[in-house]
Amino acid sequence: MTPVSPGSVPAVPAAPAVAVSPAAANLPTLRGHNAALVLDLLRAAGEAGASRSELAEGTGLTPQAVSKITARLRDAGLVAQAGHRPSTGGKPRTLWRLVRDARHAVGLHLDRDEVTAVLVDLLGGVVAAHRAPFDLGAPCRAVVDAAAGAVRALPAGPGRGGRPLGVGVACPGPLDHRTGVLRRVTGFPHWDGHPLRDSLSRRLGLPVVLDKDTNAAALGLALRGGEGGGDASFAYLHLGTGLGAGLVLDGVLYRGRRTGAGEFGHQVVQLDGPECGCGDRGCLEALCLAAVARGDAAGAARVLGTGAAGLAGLLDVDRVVLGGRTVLADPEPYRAGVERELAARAARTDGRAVPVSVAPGGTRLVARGAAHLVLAPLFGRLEPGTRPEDLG
Amino acid sequence: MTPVSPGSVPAVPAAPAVAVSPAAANLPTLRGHNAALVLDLLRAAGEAGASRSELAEGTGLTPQAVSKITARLRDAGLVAQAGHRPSTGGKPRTLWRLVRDARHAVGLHLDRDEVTAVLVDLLGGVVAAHRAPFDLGAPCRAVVDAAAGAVRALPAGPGRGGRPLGVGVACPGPLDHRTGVLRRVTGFPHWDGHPLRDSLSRRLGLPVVLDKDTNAAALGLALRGGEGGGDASFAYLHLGTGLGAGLVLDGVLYRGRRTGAGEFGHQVVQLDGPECGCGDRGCLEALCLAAVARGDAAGAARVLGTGAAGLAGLLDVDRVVLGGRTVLADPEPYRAGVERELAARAARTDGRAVPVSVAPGGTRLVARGAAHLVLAPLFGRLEPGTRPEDLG
DNA sequence: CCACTTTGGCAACAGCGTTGCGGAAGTGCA
DNA sequence: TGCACTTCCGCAACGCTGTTGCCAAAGTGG
Repeated sequence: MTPVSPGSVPAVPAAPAVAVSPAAANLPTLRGHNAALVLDLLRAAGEAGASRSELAEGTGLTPQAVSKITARLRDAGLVAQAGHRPSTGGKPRTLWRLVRDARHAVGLHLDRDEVTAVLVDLLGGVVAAHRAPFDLGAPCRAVVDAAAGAVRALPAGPGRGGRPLGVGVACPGPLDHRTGVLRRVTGFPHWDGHPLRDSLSRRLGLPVVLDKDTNAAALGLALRGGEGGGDASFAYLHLGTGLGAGLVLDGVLYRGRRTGAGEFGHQVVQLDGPECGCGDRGCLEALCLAAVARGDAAGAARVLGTGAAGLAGLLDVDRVVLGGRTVLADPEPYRAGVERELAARAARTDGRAVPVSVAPGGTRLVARGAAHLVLAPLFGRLEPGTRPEDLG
Repeated sequence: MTPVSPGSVPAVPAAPAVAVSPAAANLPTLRGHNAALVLDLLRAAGEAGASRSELAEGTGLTPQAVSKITARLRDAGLVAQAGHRPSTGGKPRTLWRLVRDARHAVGLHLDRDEVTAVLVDLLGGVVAAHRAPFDLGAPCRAVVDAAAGAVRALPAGPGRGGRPLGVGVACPGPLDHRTGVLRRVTGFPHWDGHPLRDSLSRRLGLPVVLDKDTNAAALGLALRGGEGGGDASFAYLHLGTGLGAGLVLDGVLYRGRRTGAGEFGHQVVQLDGPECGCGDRGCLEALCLAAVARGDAAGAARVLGTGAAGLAGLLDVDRVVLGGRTVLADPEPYRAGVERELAARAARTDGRAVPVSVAPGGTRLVARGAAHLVLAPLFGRLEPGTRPEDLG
């Protein structure tokens, strides 16, 4: 809605005022929706580009409508022609592609002990990165300073991109994405109630979007070309200090009303089992971390796989993606163990086994995903934020 | 898309041809979307009605746009004026309400041992009902006959409603909603691969939509005025012959790609626990049904509550609704037991406890929900099917 | 009776995707 | 080399959307 006005008031994306459940649509909405569809197809096509008729086929728009839309996007500098396809007996198709550096976004991953900042272009490619030690347990003021410093350490975006569209911030939950306020971050109770999004937005003079690290990672995976990118629904399971999940359902990041969705680690898999830090007994996380602690990756994977199988049944996901420090340190036993449990479940229900993969992107996965919190709305893949209709 | 052409070819709702991910929008789409918004508000307002400015406020449309839309809907016979609100110092507001019997839909619940058919009006009210013994284990041909007979036993809709918009069919899973084909229904393997939707549609000469009983129930609850109706996300837990769930997430019925979502009973809550019919060990369903069998409702409720707490955390739902024959036979111990577990979880995470309620609607809940499979698209609450733009 | 408030329809309008059509730019055969 | 054919794609006219400006209608309150 509110256009990002460079160099003026820090334009925080308008939180949806009243929950006008599904919003009314008018002509600008329509235009923005279709433009986002076209942009999203071009994003998926990447450097290869796509032709007018392919875009028409993929969106359902008429070729003429695609022509008008691409012309507008060209005038806005977001797309450009990129050669032609070989002729098939007639005039060859003109290819269009996204202009990588037309816009940029910053992704910021605040982890417990380090901060990662990346500058990404429209295609999600990392243009610059910065990593530094960090202490999420320090006083809020110092942490906000350090976070802002990490963003400022990135070079100013080159070319027309200049000023980034905004900053996506990912950090451990619980937190409220809609208000941008942290809750009682596990281990660091002093964050409870701190409006991190607004603090950072004021400090940087840029729009800021806040979300959980697992959600950012899942969003990044949903927008990738490769594995996980083509799946309408998948679960990203993150095993590190704790055990959490990011859910993409029917192509949309699912957060739940209070950004609480994805609390995967505190499902009970062993009634009256060993006590967990949360106060319950027999939680997935407790069993899994205990196995990790005694070096039993296979055992941890079995427990993780049991939880994954339950989740796969409950949500009928197309894929399970594993990530987090513990998994990335030695992925194969986890992948194989979870795969075995999912295959066993498939055999019982005689359905196809849900495929498992290890998250690509390494230690930058979350930071890149955080940048997508800002970029995704351009492509109609996330509700609030900058839409194509704001860019003309 | 395809208008329902009364009295011609059985118009089965067009299955989305190619997965044109999010569909392109044009002016008719826009018009239909906004009309659905207005209809949905009027549906929620019920007999009380709503005024032009209230509709404008609720949808985000301008009052003038609402005027145009209500005029079109009036010409189509879907809405009518219903008095005025008291003046607040100016011209009093004109109230509009849905015309109850402008259209009707049939809901059909095929349970293992009985069939329930209901004829409902636009507001979801039951106009006529029919119930009969039934055997889902009989040969397919006989079952289709019996199902068609139950529909024909309903009186032809009065007034302009005349011919129903379509028939929503709910039955035990697994099945594929998109293709309308049953899979290996537990206990009745001979259904595997039977295109029940198309069989019934040909037999009745009406559009048919097929879904799982739990999904139909959840949809019906989502469209109710009362409890569960106002919640964006909730889980309906159904305890009867088995244990399943229907999920409404962010206001939308979530099915998963292969209509497999909601398999709630086969989550493991007791590693290496007692064997379950599915072949796994320690499933929620096995433990729960065992407790029920030995008359231990409190124990069953505790197990159910453990599963509900896990689900509430994973999906951050706003409410849990309990239903199914076992629960309805004696609701209180189940409600109280599940509530206790959810309260315990809330205390651990210091959040608010997720409220629990028992499904209203009694033995017709599923059949009414099935009718909503046909009605919901009119109100923009379910994707395919008859949209307002087909009615003018 | 009159000033004021509030509702809501009429008419003009900008802008969306659609349709009809024709020129541009290739291929392939004579 | 020339010509018929195929395919792509932009111009122009069009129908229809929600929006805006305006004014009549229908109440209240002094």
